Amino acid sequence: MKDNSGFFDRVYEVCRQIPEGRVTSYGAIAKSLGAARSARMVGWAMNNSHDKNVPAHRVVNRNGMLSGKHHFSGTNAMQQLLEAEGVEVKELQIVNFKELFWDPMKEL
DNA sequence: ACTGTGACCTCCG
DNA sequence: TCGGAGGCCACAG
Repeated sequence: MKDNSGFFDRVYEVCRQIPEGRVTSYGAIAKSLGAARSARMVGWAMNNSHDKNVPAHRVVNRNGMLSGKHHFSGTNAMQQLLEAEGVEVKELQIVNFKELFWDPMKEL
C-alpha cells in the first residue's frame, strides 16, 4: 500500500467514489485531478488498480466504449460487471453513456 | 538522469 | 465519415 505516488492514489480514490450503475471517462478523472492531459496516466493507473479495490470497469474512454475490457480477466468481464450494476452495454459501448456519465469534478 | 511505455485525447488529411 | 499521426503527462526500469 502506501501508494503515495500522488496521481495513482488519486485515481484509485475517484474510481472508488464512482456510484454503482454509473460510469466516467479517463479524461474526466484526469481533469478532475487537475491534469486533463494526463488521461493516459489514468488508464495506466488502472493497470495497477487491479490489485487495489478499484472498479476499473466503471471507467471507460470518452466514447463510452470499453476500451480497457481487453485488460480485464476473461473477455466480457468488464461488460458483465457493468450489466450486473444495471449498466446496459451494447457492442462494448455503454448505452445512455451520457446519462450514466458520472462527473467526478462535478459530483465532488 | 534518460528512455520506454500506456486501458487517452485531439487534430489534421 | 473514416483513418492516421502526434502530443501530453506521470510512473517504472
